Amino acid sequence: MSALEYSPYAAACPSRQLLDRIGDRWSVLTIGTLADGPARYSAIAARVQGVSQKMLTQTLRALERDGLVTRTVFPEIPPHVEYELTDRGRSLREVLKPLEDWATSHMDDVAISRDEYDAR
Amino acid sequence: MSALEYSPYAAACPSRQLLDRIGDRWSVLTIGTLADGPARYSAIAARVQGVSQKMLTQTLRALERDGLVTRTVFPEIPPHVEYELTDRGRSLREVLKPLEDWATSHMDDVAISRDEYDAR
DNA sequence: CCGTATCCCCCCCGATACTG
DNA sequence: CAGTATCGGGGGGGATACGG
Repeated sequence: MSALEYSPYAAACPSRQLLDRIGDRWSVLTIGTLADGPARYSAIAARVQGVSQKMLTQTLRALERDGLVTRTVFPEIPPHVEYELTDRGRSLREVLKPLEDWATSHMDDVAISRDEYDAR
Repeated sequence: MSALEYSPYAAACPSRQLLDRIGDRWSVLTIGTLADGPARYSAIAARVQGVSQKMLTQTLRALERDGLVTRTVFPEIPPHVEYELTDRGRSLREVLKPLEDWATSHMDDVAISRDEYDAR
């Protein structure tokens, strides 16, 4: 399968795995947090409300594995770890941001639609 | 909470629920399929490979509930049902398409990064 | 401070069978 | 053709405890 033929509509296509990663709620919010610049683990955790330690670590590892985020450890005590978007991560953020904006700007209308639907 | 204050980073914010909906793999692929125009249930199922009957129906109902998709039943035998994006659905598709394109165009690089990471 | 390890519950989702 | 209903397995993810 050549690069031009990647199609997330195909079940076995690796690009679908990528869509899954992107679709993960914590990934989107984590990348969004890092959009403002490098951040420490605890700072990310504070921003992304509701994420558990386990899930945040898991998400960061996955993003690092995909080359979207770098992890820098400062050999200090207490430990100091910083995460930062790579160029690739920033390019992804550029397409994710409009999505985030869409969600916040259409939330009211969607809520109304839901109420109407449920009233039927 | 006013519209301007919606933030998906807040755990209880409804916009996060919307992000979850958007993040769902089947939602993205279903909306993508309908981007070409109205389609019948069976046509969508054929395009979105690997989706089960249950999940497709569930996804379409959710999209309809959110006012992103319309469902039109033609009273014929055998039954004929068409799904179509609403204006809102099309506006969402506009921000989803770049995401889909990003996934296919960066898949090769991501795959390489994963191999390198796993080799460590 | 930044994790890893373990347990365990919930619920998502696929498989299957049935219907208008 | 386009669903609905039901059952059951698997894994995502929370809670907790512990380590460097």
